[in-house]
Amino acid sequence: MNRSTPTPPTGTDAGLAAALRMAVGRLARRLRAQRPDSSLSLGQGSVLFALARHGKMTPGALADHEKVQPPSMTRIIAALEARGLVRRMRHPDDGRQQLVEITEEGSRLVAADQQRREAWLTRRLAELSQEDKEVLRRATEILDRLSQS
Amino acid sequence: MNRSTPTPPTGTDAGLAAALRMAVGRLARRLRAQRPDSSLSLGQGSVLFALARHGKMTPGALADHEKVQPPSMTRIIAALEARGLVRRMRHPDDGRQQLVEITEEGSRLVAADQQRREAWLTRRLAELSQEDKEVLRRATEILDRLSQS
DNA sequence: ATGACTCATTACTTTTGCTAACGATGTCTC
DNA sequence: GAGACATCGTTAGCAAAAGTAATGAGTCAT
Repeated sequence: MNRSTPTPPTGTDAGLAAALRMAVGRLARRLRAQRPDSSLSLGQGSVLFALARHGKMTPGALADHEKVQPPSMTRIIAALEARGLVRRMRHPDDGRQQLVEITEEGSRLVAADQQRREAWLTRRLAELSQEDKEVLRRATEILDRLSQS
Repeated sequence: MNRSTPTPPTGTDAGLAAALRMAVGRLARRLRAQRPDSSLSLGQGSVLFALARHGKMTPGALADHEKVQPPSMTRIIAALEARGLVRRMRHPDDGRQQLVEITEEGSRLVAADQQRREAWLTRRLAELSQEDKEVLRRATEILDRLSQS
């Protein structure tokens, strides 16, 4: 029953919450450590990826999407813009807002960096059974839902 | 308010890796924000919980277990010790090492704090279907395995 | 007994997020 | 239309958490 891995009692919602929280924290740290120097931070990558997927978005929408406060998003966008990966435009209808758009170079980086950035995790995933990966695929959706709620 | 759910293409290992990485990052941020002031940090809680489960451990083993560098673990242990939740002992066989042990008060806090600490996540989990929770239960184990490998 | 290695710690830096306050723009009411 | 109010993004200042490099104490093989 008890492996070397920490396996809290997941029988109750609270127990599952404890175990999940720790697992998520550890994996987040691990992923951060795995990040190559030349690459983007977790937050930057997440935003760039969102832009690649969803097209233009306002900073506010991005902040909402990423569950960070607007000032944090300002910083992330500024970093991306400084590297030429993202471009700002005035919102056509509302002068207060802006639209952030991924640049050509940003798109290339997303594509090229994808493999490098997720290399470690991808390798790990490749070692899993098809069944385990299916569990993670479904869990990812659930986790996203949790974060949004 | 919430736009389209961020659902990267999870068909490939790399796509799943990207989606999982972002989901984990977001949830980690969300959990961090949800933490009450009077309580332990994520790292502290995780360490205390590990000690409650595994008994005495050396700082190095804890750092390894938590995927943190030794100095970070030193800080976490110091914080826990300052609050009387943890006690240090000399290693019987090796003077370089120490053994960290949870105190009575630490154990009490683990038990009492558990519910408060995971309150938000527990609430969210309670809203999920039994099937979703089962997915997360299995995913938690897989995530732990990933972090360790 | 000494030189290399290991473990934990200290000192310093980096990363990353937060809150509060501000300026610019839009909206609403009279 | 003009002034009050709200909204959006930014700036400024701060705090938490983790990383790297260097230090000190202890162990072990030769």
